[in-house]
Amino acid sequence: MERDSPARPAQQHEHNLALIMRLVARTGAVSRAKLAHDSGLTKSTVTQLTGELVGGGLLREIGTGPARGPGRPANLLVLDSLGPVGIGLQVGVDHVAGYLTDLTGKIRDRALRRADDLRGDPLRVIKAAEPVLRRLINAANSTDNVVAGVAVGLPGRVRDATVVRSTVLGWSETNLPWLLGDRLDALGAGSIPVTVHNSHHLAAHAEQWFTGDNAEILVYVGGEPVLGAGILAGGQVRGGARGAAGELAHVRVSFGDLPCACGGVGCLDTVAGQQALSRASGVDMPSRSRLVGGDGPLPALLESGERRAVAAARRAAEGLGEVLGGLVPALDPDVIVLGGHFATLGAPFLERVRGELAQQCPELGADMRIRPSRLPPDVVARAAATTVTQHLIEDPAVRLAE
Amino acid sequence: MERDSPARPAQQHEHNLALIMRLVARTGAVSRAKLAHDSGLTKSTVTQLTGELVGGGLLREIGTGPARGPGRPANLLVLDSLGPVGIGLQVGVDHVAGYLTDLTGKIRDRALRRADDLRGDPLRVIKAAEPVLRRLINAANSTDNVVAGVAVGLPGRVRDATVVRSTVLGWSETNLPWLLGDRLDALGAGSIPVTVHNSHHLAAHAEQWFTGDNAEILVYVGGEPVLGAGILAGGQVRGGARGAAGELAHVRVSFGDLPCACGGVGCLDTVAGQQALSRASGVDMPSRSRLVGGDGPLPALLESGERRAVAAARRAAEGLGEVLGGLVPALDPDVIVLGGHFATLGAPFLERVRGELAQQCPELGADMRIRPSRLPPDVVARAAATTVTQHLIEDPAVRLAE
DNA sequence: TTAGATAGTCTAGTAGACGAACTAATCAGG
DNA sequence: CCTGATTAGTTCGTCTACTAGACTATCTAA
Repeated sequence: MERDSPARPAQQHEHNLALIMRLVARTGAVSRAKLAHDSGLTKSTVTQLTGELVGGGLLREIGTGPARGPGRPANLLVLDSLGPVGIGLQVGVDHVAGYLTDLTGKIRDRALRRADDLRGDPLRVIKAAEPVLRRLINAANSTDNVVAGVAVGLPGRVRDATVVRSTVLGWSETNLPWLLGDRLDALGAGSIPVTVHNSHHLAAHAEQWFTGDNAEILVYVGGEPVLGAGILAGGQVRGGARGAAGELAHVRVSFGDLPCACGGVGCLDTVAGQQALSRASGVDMPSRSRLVGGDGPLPALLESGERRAVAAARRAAEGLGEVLGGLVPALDPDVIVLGGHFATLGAPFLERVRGELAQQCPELGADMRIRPSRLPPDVVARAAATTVTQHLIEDPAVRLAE
Repeated sequence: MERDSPARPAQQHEHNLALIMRLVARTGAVSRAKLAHDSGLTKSTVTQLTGELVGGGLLREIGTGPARGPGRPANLLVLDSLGPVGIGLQVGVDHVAGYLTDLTGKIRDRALRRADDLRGDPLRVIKAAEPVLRRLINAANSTDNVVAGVAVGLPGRVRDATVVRSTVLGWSETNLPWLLGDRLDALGAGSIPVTVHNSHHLAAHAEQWFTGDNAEILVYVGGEPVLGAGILAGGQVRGGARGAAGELAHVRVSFGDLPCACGGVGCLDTVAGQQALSRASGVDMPSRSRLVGGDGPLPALLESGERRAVAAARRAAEGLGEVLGGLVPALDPDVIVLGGHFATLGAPFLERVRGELAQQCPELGADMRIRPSRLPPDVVARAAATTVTQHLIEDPAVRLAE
């Protein structure tokens, strides 16, 4: 509930609707009786609330479950897979990936559009997104699911979920929701709300949502297309004053000596970035993203112990460890998740990061939980779609009002 | 309201009581009519709510204000300065400072107890705190203010507001509320709830509370007795998984070459810590804290341009800038506040920190708001006391229930 | 003195949660 | 197959706390 607005019976009701939705999302198929017990509400109130949610197409009754023990068997409730769905788009330099997920979190459809180079005019992205959107909207229509929203993840700064600044894409002050909303209208999808998010921030949320990692403070570091991070504190991404939180690419590394595209020298990106790593290990630089081009030859080279690759990975781990060494004492996170290309570099890479971290801050670093992300490279699209459905779960009242 | 608990009429009521308290705290003397307008509640509800709060000794009517314009003059309400008060203690290596503040935020009394060395046995601190507590409790009694709680700020890790680990004081797993609660009982003060907090975290809150800096993300870096930080995100300090968030003292600085007490080499504390700075500038090392010993000779030396002092300060600024350079891109704060001894080093010091920061991260660092703290060295005690009264304002219902 | 304006109280009405009594459906035992 | 025990879910009357609008109170200005 809004802190500075008055609480009325209606707000009370909204809170309890959301509480029921969250419990069903967490528990899966569940009876009203259990909901009453878990929520602390009475059976009669739960009957009332679930009635509204079922009527609003957010919950569904799936009949009586198998009776174990005496007593009337329960009428189980689940999140309605026929209810509203969310579309998520992941915009990269060379691709647009899309996910369609329903309330239960199930992936209903996926789509991928490759492209040579989407930088420059935002209309290129809009154009590449069009077939993806068309397919996902058709998929939603074919099962009569209403699309509740479209969320976009992209490499760039986002403020107020609208204004954008992206060095990677070469955009600034781009009102993507406006542009995309127009196109959605043109596709005959009606007026669907569009939001925009930073991809690393979404990837951080993904680690929480899709792996059940209930860390109070979670630091995600990913690498595609540029190195960046998302910090989750209290279950929320902290985007920063300018939406720039997590931009670790250009933090200086003590032993860094290479010039960076940003004009500086020795940025973390020149040591641990995907391109830098490829170049340093003598691999033909794949200009393609991991999503489009696969994991590349680096993991195999590392596995085989190829010398230049190992040295490059070591350097990257030390750089990453050094930067994390400055971050860990400040934030004291529960866990650090390494995603993007870092997740493909294997256990020795992780151990070296941990080693460097332990050297930087022995107390906290030594037993810090550091784990690779096990989520696929297009997880940002899935996370974006999930922001839409998650919002329905957290605030079901707005949907019931239609 | 708790996210996972049901909303009942009682919660609704609690929310609205808190809303009224916050508005009065923000606005000062205010009429019921204006409260109704500002809160969005109706006049009748405000009458009901303020009635309870006045009856519970949290608000007080101060008669009709000067009538400007036609109409019945307003009966103004204020936070009740005769209501519950909070006691805050600031525990340092060589002192215990105490503040007594009332609901309005007014400082009702202060006390300071110097000591040679409070490290080691926690009972030393308890003993040093006793005269301070006695005086503050007497001050509260003399005006019939009830002491609603005692909050303690100390250099160390705090979890769940109870367990403590402090390298500075040489404590570990100390249940200070338990020890102090006993002593309060012995002082005849009855059973007063005691909480414990990290001093840097409190200092960060102080910058928000006492200067009205409504930053979404605020980074406070202080230096006494050890260098440390507090990070405010969304109006709350994020304490970290182990309560260790903000422990920047032992982050490595690239050019650091001195051994540190922690066993490492080149920690920020060896470059920018209070003792390191004194030693490097050739000043007789004051083992006394700034609170007990004053600002020391360093500011004057810097002012006069003394060479070693200037060089030492420059080194400190560069170290601080380097560490902040790793933090700023991760957090994208609205403002960085430099407190403790950093606040005494003058504008050139600040500018050098900014310069280093701008070099580390040109985009964000160049126009980052960096300001010195203007709060006194015993502000941690005041902030601790304020946590008590702030809690009364944020959750008045518990007090009304008595 | 009176009209107009603003402050605050009073009373009836309403939304929504609670609680107890009730219906529903199943198991276990005779 | 009936009966009592057990659990699921609904109905209906009660209670809390906010709303709305009438009403009272107290001021200024004409």
